[in-house]
Amino acid sequence: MKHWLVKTEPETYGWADLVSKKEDIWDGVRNYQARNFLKDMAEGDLVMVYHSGKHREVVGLAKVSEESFPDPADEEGKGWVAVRLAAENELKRPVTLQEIKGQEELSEMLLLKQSRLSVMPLTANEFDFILQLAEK
DNA sequence: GCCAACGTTGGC
DNA sequence: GCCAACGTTGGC
Repeated sequence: MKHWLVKTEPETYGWADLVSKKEDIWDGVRNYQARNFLKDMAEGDLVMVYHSGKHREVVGLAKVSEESFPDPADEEGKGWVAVRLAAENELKRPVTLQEIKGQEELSEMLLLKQSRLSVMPLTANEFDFILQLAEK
C-alpha cells in the first residue's frame, strides 16, 4: 500500500467538506507531476489531507475509494485525471507545517522541498511519524 | 502584501 | 528551441 498527501485550500474545499460528503471526487489537479501521482494511487491507499493557506497543517486521513479516471472537468480532453477519496478519520490534533519542518525524520518530504506540488507520495515512515505526532 | 519557486505562453 | 514576460501557488 502506498501513502500520499494532498493539499487543499480549506476556503475552497477543505477536510470538513470531504467529511460532510463522506466520499468525494478529488479533481481539478492541473500539474503533470501531481497528475502522475494521482495515476499511481490504488484503491485502499491512505491519503493525508493538508490545508494550505492561513492554517498550514495536516488535518485528516482519507482512503482512495476509486482509482484514477478522466477528470470530468477536463473539457478539452487533455488527459487530466481525478480520483475518489473517502474520509477516514480526523487526526487527534492537526500537525502543523512548522512542526513538520522541525523533524529530522521529515526533512525529505516533498511538502518541504516542492512547495507548490499538490499531490505527493509519502514514505511509510513519514506517514507513520506524522500519525505519531498527532497522538502527542 | 510581498516574494520565491515554478509553470505557461508567445515572440523570435 | 530559447528566453523573457507573465500568472499562480503558497509560505511568511
